Amino acid sequence: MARQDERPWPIPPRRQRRRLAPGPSTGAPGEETDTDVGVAGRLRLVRPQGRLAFATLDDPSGQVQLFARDGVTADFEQFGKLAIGDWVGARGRVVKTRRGELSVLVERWELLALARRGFGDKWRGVSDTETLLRHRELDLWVGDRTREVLVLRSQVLAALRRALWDRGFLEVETPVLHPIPGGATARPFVTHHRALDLDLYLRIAPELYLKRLVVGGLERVFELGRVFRNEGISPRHNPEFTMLELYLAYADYQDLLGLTEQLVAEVTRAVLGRTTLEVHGRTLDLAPPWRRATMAELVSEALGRPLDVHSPRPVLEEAARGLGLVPEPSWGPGKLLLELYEKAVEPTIVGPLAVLDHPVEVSPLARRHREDPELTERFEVVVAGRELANGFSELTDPEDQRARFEAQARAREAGDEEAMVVDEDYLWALELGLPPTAGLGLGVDRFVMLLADASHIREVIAFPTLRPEAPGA
RNA sequence: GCGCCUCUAGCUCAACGGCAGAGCAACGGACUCUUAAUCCGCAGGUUGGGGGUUCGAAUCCCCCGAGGCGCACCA
Repeated sequence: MARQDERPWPIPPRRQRRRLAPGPSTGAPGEETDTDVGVAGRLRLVRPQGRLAFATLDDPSGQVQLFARDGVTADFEQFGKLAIGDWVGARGRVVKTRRGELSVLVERWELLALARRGFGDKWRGVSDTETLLRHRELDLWVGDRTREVLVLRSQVLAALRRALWDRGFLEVETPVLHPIPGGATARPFVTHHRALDLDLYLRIAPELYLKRLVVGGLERVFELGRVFRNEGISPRHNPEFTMLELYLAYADYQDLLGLTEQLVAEVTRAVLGRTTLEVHGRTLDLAPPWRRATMAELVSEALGRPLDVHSPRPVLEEAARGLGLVPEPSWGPGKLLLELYEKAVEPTIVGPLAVLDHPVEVSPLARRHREDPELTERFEVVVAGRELANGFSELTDPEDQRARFEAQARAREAGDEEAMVVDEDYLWALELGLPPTAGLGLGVDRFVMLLADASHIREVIAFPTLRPEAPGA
């Protein structure tokens, strides 16, 4: 077996690449240096020309030209047969061509991997969206944007973890397979455990398990993980997506909103170096403090008359119809107010804006507001018309929680497939005592979309869910 | 889920009721400073799948499949 330093390409490749970089402005065209370097990467272009050959070697850190010459380059004949997409390792001296291009005059080289499949049109590449989505490895190499966004995503994840570790949060992992789907209102995926002969659900949220950890005495926890919702696919929805949830004992929603502001601004600054964003040509600033307004205030402002959860039902219904909504009999005042907000207010928000005090009817896991039992101590952070995060003072009273679950269960009976189910294990845990706690959920994919100014969620997911290709297609 | 649009060579696209074509890639050849190298040659297809109308269908109609856009649902 060859010793490492006898291989034609550098180990690791990246270190030697940097040694090549300093020269480009200093050397004169035609100059040959004594600097010996090794490079490795994938060929983007090959230009054989008789007893010379040029190839553009590409890797994430840049591009370098390989310059092969008959009599200098080993196996010159074979070098000219290299093709776009082949992986090549090469070693030689740094030179400048007569045209002034910094190059490696190849002495030894090796084919590291053969591209048996074409990489599309030399100039235009592959632009068929379907092919690119189904073969993201091709997309990654052909399109810079794809790679940049995935790098950004990784930086966001790292910055989130760092920010939370710095604040004493413990990262935990809770089950993905749930006997009862809970923690959110959404339709779940169902699967089956053979040995237990038991239906299990892919989690729609880690919330209930995380709060059970707080009951157990872990006062600051977070989980950064995949959740699954059996709903439609759209530019903003993938069936599996990444959510950050964190729980902070001895805190209420106001404290948590402050933390959320810090966290979002800190991560944005870590990744982009600034807190301002361009979204659809508009500039907004994620630096705290964010504007705060209650849902009732926002709805009243938008509709030009005072409305809240205590408004007479017919008044709310009429307002809903006025916006083209079709109120269902099962909707209470809280649901009506939420619908008004989502229709008339949310899409118009540039933000960042913290929407406060959601109706208790639509917040089955949030603590009742200290000033109005029909509301909860809850906030949603909205940026560019989309919800980025959702936080609230947690409901810690097991009696109230049982009543909320039962209300949800009734809605489920009435046909609402997204409504929750009574979770006895969770109630059992609450009966042990959950200290005052505030909890936050943040859609990581949405956050990355915002920072990358991406209009489709699939841009920020390496392998978005697609229907399998039809056999005949 | 619903509506509209798209699907032709490996890739990017023409042909729009009358012999399926081009550029790039591939393959063979020429070329010692190229930058989407250039030049010569050669090959490449159940026109997404199935059915129908027609003397004749890539083209018109129907069904199916996948994708895109919009709406709905949400994070």
